[in-house]
Amino acid sequence: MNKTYDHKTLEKEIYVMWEKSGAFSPEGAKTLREQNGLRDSDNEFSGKPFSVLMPPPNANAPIHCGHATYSLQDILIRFKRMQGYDALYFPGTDHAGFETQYVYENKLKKEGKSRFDFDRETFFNDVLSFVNENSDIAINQLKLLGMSADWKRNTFMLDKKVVDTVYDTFIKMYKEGLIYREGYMVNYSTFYGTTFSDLETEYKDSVSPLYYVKYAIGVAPKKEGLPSYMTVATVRPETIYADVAIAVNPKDKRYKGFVGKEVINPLTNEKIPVIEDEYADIEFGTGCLKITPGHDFNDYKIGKKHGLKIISLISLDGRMNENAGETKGLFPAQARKKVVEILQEKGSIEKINDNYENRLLVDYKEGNVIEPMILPNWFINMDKLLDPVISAIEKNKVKFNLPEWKRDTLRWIKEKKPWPISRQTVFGIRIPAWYSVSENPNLQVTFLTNFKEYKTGKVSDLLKAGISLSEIKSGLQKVITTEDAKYVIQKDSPGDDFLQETDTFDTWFSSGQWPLTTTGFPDSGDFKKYYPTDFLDSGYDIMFFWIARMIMFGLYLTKEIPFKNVYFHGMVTGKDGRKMSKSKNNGVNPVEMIEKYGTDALRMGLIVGGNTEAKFSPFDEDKVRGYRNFANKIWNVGRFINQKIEESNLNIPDDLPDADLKPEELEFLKKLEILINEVTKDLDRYKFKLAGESIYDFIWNTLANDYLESIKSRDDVSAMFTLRRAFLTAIKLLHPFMPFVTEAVWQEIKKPKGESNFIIISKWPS
RNA sequence: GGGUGGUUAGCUCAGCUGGCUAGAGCGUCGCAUUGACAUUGCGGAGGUCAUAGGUUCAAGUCCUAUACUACCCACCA
Repeated sequence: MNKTYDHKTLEKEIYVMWEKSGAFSPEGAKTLREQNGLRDSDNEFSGKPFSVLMPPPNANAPIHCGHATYSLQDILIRFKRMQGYDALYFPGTDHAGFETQYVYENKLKKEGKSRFDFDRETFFNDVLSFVNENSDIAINQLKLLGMSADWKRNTFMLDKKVVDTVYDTFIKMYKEGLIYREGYMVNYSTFYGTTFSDLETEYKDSVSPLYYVKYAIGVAPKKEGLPSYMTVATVRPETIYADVAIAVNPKDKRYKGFVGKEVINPLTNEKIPVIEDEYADIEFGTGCLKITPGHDFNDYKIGKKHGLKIISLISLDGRMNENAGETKGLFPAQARKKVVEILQEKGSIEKINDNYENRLLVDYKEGNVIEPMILPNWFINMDKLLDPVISAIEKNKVKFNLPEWKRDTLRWIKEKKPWPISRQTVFGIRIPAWYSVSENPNLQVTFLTNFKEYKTGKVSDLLKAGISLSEIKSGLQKVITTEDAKYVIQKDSPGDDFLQETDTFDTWFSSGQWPLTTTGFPDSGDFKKYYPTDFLDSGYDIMFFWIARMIMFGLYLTKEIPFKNVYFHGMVTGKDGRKMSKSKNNGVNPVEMIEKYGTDALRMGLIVGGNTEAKFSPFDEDKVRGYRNFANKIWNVGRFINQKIEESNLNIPDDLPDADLKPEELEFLKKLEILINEVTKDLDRYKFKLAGESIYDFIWNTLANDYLESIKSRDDVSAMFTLRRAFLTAIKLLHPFMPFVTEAVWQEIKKPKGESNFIIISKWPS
């Protein structure tokens, strides 16, 4: 044995050894136990299933510190495997539709290309092969982390079994009337050409000019002395083209005489009504609010309430459309300038406040502006689907590790918002809806002609112009439908006359069914044995996106909650307690930490050094270094035992009766027994940190500093017997936390009969 | 505006069902040893547990309020 523990070589060798041994699958572990003479009949947990789902990381990206918390899942799996359970850790990776497409498009950009140069099928396949080329990145790094997942059971989010299940679920929901299609105001990013969910948008502080625009009164009010116009404050004058009303608060005495009258839209010269609505804030601006239902969420609500017309100004490519008068074809920012010029010429601008602080709606990803727009979208009516979820959570059928998680989850679910599930990305699972071209002559298609020309237009016009449907189909990029389009829902094309919906599913629609697809719903052996799973660990930031929806799908399709326990780990932050980010320069790359200190040290640093159960868990490299030293300590205790036995030529018996042991040895073993109970109990209630701390303290202080030091000069059998027994037991307890060094030492020490050759499948002490 | 967490040693944090003479790692100071391990050992300094009330035989732990701080949700035309 080397003087110091060499994590760099040994960790790699050991992982390969485990994989070869088959220990990661329950079947392989069973065989291995038998080969090692461990009888399952001795074990109360033998044959019982215990399963954990791995939250799928993106297939094509390196892991970050958040993924390193997967160690928790591995700790539990290793613990249960040693206890004798058929422990199964289901791994998988996500296609991460939007993220992946984004990365790939950036790559194209460097080559001077964009996704608009390709028909969607070609583009999809290009992205897919890009993913395939890189798909091992995440998996290999998870292996570096020591994950004892059964990789032969790996699932990829675009595997046929996943897509089939996703389609089956969608069709079932459709048949049961849970799916509907509706024009809906969505967060549309003209930059990405896709919609974002409410959860994927945020507000960004900004300073924008606030324009005070005068709207002339159409019919003069009866009272004398009233002004001949109303003034409205707005940061988006370009949307005046789509104004359909002016709202004032019913309590606002200033405008009593105006309600019910009409004003002139200063850009379109059309007459629009003055209405009353509580939403208009008397205090803000002039108290007059322009209502633009086509491009503002609140205005949309007010418009619906008052039965107002909805006018769209912006087309999907982000340019102003034919309703936008003189600004047609411009981007909104350009249109704003032009509109301001026009209004100034007309004398319609009363004043401009250049230092107005407002907040812009932007996407969470790059912070680009989001346009609220009306688009036909696919929805799930969540009303009835969420009732069983609420009741299951309220009745504690699924347990959360902390009560506040339960409260937060419930609060969100109870809003029961409809779920818009269509996304305008290419890389994803395409919605199985089909539009008949002959029945929907107004379908707008975008495609590449046989001569690779980018073309867009009404399908009926195109056909009349002599373009064949097959040409459209083979070059198809996008189908935009009207709200009343007729469609058929089924897996395969109903016939030559049909075009498939080009929208894809929200990734959470497929990952929400992850517990079903990984285990092989509805009839595989794994599904029958391992579903519902036992433990689900996740970051709390995706509890709405993911956890709530998995419970929903589980209850809907199987009447069972897909997991018995939900464990939310806190966010791993920099040592300064702030979210890791490049700009703050407080990020940590787990792979670098592994190189430097070893996987064992990293795992301990995160799980025991930090606290995964708190909302935030600061990552401290000093702690990782401390645990690297601990690994070395363990290695050297093993070395000591080996050397001592060899030097003194001792023949250590497999067992010794208590009567042959000295009182201090019995006392020491008594402490060990207490430790076993404590650790087992703590792991069973997911107190990973407490368990890890106890083992650390026992090995370093009680075992090494106290007991080992006290027997250093002795070379009798009972002292060494006791030390070896305690040490082997202690490293078994530690194995789930620090799998590599414990296995490495285990391999080096001569063990008593009845112990297996691998610590990974050794029997958990009791 | 609504909500949630945090506030304990210089730093990062434990302290789970009240029993604490308040702990750990790192840092710091002193000493020792090349003897399994310098990725070491021994020893020391360092805290009125944010503040103010309350419950209790007993409060870091439970309750109330306040302050500071972080985050989440909603949202300002």
